[in-house]
Amino acid sequence: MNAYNFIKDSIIQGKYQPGMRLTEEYLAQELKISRTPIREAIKQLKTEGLIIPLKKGVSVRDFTKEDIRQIYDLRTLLEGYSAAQAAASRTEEDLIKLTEANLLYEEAINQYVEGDFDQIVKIVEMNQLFHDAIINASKNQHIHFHISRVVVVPIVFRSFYWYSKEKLKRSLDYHKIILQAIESQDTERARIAMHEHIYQGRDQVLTHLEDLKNDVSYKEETK
Amino acid sequence: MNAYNFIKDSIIQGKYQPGMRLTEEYLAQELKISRTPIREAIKQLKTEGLIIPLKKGVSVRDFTKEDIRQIYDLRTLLEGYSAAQAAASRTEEDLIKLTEANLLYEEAINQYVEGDFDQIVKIVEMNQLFHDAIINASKNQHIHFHISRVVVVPIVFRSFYWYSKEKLKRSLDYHKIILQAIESQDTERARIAMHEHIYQGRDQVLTHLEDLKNDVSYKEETK
DNA sequence: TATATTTTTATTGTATACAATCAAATTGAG
DNA sequence: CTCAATTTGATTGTATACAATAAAAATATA
Repeated sequence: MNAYNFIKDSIIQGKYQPGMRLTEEYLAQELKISRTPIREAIKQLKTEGLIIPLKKGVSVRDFTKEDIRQIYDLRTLLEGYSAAQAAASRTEEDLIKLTEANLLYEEAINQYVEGDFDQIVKIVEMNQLFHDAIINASKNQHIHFHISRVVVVPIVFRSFYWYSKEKLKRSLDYHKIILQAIESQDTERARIAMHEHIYQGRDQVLTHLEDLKNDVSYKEETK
Repeated sequence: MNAYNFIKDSIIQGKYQPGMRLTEEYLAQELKISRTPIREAIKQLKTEGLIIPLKKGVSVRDFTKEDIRQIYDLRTLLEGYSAAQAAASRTEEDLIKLTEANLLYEEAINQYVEGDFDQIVKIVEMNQLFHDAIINASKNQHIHFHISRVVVVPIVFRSFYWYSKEKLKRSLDYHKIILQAIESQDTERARIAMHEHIYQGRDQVLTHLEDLKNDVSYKEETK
């Protein structure tokens, strides 16, 4: 794994906590490589908005409640559009891929027992696979670029910890509704179902944001 | 001016033509600096999608007609949303800034005589100032990040060459309609006017894309 | 003691050397 | 002559040394 992916994953999974200062030297030692590749990774993460520049060094971005709201508003807009376009332009092959992705998502949810970190990683991955398949079916390559930058937010990943199995199943139900709408080429149904699906995700994050910020592992490493 | 801005401007203004291969060595000599800062700039431009990686080196991205369509669809979506939000949340201060920006745009257009490169740069700048003021009034910081990546496309810049004074004035008229809608907090009027404004820009680009690709200066440098 | 000034230290910015890798040219075998 | 193997050359990837700069600490001055 390269420096960029290592640092990014560490941020997303919460190993490097929001507000934590990162220096090139520190990361170089951590990965046992020189500063050069570290600097590149930092530059990229800065461009993506996952870390923010300090006077010297950078710090892991801390997303506020307002940030979450704004990001989810955007995500709703983009993914809603994406779902509508997918409904309009989907091929038979797209449908097969969407169905497959959703089956994998279902499987991952069924195998989940509360607190299993690796399985959460899997669920997040499979969820993303489904959303990516929709973007793909929408036939707009550029939208993928933007959604991926809206979605990759540490708090979103960590929010999956707080999902009950029931809530995960409801999320799966929405995937099925969206898939159905795309299959029957009902663009507005697809858009609205996606809107609702994303907003339910947002509510989940907002509800547990306080819990997240009071999380022990969170506080200990940032002070 | 740093390496990043130099290369970016060169691409946007057409000095480095679509498809042109860029090597670190070449750019280092061009800017009379070492490869290190060049590498950073390239990484960033790659992340932004303005250049695409080759097996060795990179090349300036060539946007197809389909790219333009997709990008403008996205831009319409984002800026339409932005205008609607601005209409909902604008303050008196926002209105003052919007009015000022539009006056500067009007001024720049009035002073324009066909083919004046520096004045085109000015017009593009002032146009952007107005659009930025809307995003600002929308109170969603994150949307700026995305729109700036949708808008910064070399062809958009170069398309201004083909604007007649008449078309520029029509563009200004739309700014005024949008401003009026934002002032009277008419969210849907603001959104629709922005949609129309952006799509007229798209049509302008698409109409002259062929001319652009047949441009002498374009062909000579890319072969 | 409080504040301005200097010195020290930590950290990033840049240049450069060398290693790794990929593409093109060259050579050799059938 | 054609195609595969090898060599050569161009280019990027990485490490590292040193310069520039900003923050922190120490010192001096009121």
